Amino acid sequence: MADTALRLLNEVGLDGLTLRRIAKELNVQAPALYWHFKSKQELLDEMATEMFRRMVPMLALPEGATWQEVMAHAAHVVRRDLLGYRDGAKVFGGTRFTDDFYAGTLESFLQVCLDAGFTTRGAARAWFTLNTYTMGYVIEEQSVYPVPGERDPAYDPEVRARRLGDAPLAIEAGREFFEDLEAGFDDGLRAVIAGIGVTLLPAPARCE
Amino acid sequence: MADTALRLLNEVGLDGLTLRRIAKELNVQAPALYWHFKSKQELLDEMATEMFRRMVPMLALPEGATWQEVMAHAAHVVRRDLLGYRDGAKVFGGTRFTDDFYAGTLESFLQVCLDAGFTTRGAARAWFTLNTYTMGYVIEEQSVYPVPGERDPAYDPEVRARRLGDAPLAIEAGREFFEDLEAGFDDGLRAVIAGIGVTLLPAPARCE
DNA sequence: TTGACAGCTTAACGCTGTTCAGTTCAGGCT
DNA sequence: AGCCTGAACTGAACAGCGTTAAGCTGTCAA
Repeated sequence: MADTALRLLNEVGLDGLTLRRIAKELNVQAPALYWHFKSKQELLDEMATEMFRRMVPMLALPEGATWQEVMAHAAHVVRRDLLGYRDGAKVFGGTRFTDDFYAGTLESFLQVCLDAGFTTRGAARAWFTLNTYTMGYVIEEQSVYPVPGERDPAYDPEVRARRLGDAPLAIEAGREFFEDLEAGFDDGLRAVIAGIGVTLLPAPARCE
Repeated sequence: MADTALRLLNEVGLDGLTLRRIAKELNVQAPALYWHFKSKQELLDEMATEMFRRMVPMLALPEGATWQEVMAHAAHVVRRDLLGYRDGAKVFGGTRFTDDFYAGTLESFLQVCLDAGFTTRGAARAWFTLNTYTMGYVIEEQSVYPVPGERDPAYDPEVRARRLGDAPLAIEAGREFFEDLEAGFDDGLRAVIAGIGVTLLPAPARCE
């Protein structure tokens, strides 16, 4: 049922995802959905949970990887999977999970950090910072490309350049922003991970 | 008019912000709003623009500040101002500006970076990464505290701890996440800025 | 005085999430 | 066989949403 809603999301987008449309997909009348969920928000929560549930297997840590590789891998998986759903980041962002299956994944991520020399606090901050960056990036990304491959005309760099007029750096930066979002993500991610190493990893562990 | 809507936003939240409610506030009937905006989305865009417009004066660079200070200052201003509106980050995120007044601000931010030794590309990536992190963080933050000072009960660390059961690190991390969001932001921000210095600033400039 | 136009109202449309009372149907109990 | 229970669903309805269309009012210029 959350599965059906997720499939439908890719066809119609978040705006088009109405209860009646979902019900139709299930050959059912709209009020029937209220037998399974007490509100649309609860259905959206369940959808977000299902999204994450599908990510978990891919988050499995490559044995013997460094903490940097683990973090980079996790961020890449999250971004790729969020991009796999229309408005994925909006659905995901700020929604609470209805389930606790993720505890194990979080636990082993944190354990990797501890083994690498992080404090518990540092590990927690690292996870949060990493996810925060990834989600923020994908939200921006999906508002530029609401449906993969089709850029919202409002973000066309040339149009933007004409509007901005006398601000050469800002114009050039705009091209940089919207041209290669994949590379942009990697650059930012590299910075975030490096920064985590510098500021959240205690010095002794850094110098081994 | 966007002013009125912004004031109202703090009273009723994004869900409660209907055209009829806004119209009432202006002692006017709902369709009258369509004389000024061609859709509700356009009004929301204008609201986001107005939010940013109000930030700009505060973004003015302290003369003689290092690029790290400039970035930290900018991020703090953006976060504080977004938190100043209920659902501020949701309104702001992924909305396009209706105006180009921000070009100047962006231009001088980039210039500071160039003066510090960044490439144009590096400066652009730095700005994007910084803002992406800040927005992602505040979205998460406002979903924990939908109205400032009142935590959504679903995020209570003790409730969470009970649900999570046998995952001590994850439980401890949860406390870390939701307890002091101010400090959490600063920790992440420090990491992001440090990382920008390490990966986006060419080596020669780093060693001066 | 006339006309244009900005700014608004009133009425209505189709759609939304949601509620409620009633229906259908399978399975276990006596 | 008859009865009850509970799960799953239907049909009708409700208040409220964004939005459109047509028409009214006042102000200012020619």
